Amino acid sequence: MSTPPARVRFAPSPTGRLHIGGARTALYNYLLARQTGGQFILRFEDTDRRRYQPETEQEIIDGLHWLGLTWDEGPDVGGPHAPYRQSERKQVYLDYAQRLIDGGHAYRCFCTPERLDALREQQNKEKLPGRYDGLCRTLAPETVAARLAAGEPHTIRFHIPEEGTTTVHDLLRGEITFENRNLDDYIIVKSDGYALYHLAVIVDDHLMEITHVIRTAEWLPTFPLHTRIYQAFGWQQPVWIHPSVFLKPSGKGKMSKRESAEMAQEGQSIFLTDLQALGYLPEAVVNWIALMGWSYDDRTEFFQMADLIEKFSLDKLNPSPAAINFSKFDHFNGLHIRALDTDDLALRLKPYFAAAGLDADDATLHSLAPILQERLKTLDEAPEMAGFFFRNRVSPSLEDLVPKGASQEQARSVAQRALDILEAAPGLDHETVGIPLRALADEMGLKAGQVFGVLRGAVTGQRISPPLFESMEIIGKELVLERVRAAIRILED
RNA sequence: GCCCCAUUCGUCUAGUGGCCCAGGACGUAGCCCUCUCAAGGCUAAAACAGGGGUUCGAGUCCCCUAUGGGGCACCA
Repeated sequence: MSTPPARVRFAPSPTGRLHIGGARTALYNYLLARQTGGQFILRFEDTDRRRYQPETEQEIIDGLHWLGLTWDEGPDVGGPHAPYRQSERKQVYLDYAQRLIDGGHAYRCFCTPERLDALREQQNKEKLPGRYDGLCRTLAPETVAARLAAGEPHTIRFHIPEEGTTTVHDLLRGEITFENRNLDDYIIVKSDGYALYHLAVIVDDHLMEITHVIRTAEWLPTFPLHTRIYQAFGWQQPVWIHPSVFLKPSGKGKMSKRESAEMAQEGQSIFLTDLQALGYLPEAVVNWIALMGWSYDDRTEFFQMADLIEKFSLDKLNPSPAAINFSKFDHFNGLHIRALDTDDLALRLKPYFAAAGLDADDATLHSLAPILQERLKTLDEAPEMAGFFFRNRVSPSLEDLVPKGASQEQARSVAQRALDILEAAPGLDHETVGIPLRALADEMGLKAGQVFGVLRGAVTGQRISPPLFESMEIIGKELVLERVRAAIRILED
């Protein structure tokens, strides 16, 4: 496809942590930029100084980097349209607001918050739609000048005609027409002099030559305002694309703060930094969120970033809301763990062992990676599954050592005779010790699984473990024998 | 309450008027493989919200209803 280069942006407001919803929006924008050879821009929409949380800026940057996204222009890397932080562009918006006033598209409003609250309350009581009543719209120019000179606080409102309709166009949804009487004279500059999103986003997108805006459907209600502002300036609109929002797993509504907290209790989260700690691969996150709202065909589901850049297409975006499905996420994580080079897996596993207080050496980690690879659902499971490789001793309980259907005395006898076999054998592989151990099982009237079970408990201290012989080889003969002897002592009690 | 959007298996989705008694994936159940646990293979149950049109023919187009979602701030 020979699409012209797209200039797109991800424009989060640093008022909260980066979650999968924002990440997906960023991803789609990024994919479009990379696919078309265009530019991806990061811009912070931080005009709300009350809700501003400076630390979330870094979290957003780190989270996007973790996913593998890079940008060509942004607050941290600069660019030809700097600054990329809206709080530093205050005067730009003011200048453009003045242009709207001069053109008759906007006006100064001296109504106090108290008056507006009262108005809203009144309208509420009368079951009328809550809208500005237009009091300041018709103020005489001299009056405005006088109140301005007196330093009276005021906002700037964008004027929407009372009559007629406003039609907007979204790539996924086609034309949407709104009755102007259902629209409001929105405030575009606050009394503190900062622009609101509605003005800032349009001025910036225009100045930064944005060609496509991919943002979630929560912006649909103010879409006509945005289109009207473009028209008032006489600017060409970008291509608008509004994918739907993510719904919580039950499908009932958006994720709330409280529910996010509850989710964390169950080892799940929608926040990127949490997902990293929980042992999810960024590759899996990307694959998972890409497919909530976009699809390629009727069977391909496994995607690496490079595939997505190649295959992504706007017309396969889905306009309906998607419920978050964590079990599918786990599935993708497993697939991507298995797709890793074992060296890479070993490298990525190391911090999780460290976090569990285990000093995992590289050599062991490397031999371990292949047998862990097909068992891990998340990386953070590794210490629990394979911690016994990095401990000097293990402490199996009696239940771990005595397999189902066997007595403690049988288990002790198995352990003793297995010890003899292990001591005599030249190696620890399936050939050299597996065959004699199976023979032992036959001789004692036990199943091979029961014999292996005794050894598994002795060597790993667990009832469930990676394959026994591979594990023993990694642990080494000396330590294996030591652990079997320790098990015999436990079984003798 | 008002405005807007959406509606295919429990969930994510394929489907752009005949190829669909609706395909894939996750999850679930069963079987196979197997030293436990996984991974893998096979099989099964499981959906076009309802009603009207348009058409020779509708999951696909239109209308209504219902349901779900989003929005109604000097937040973004």
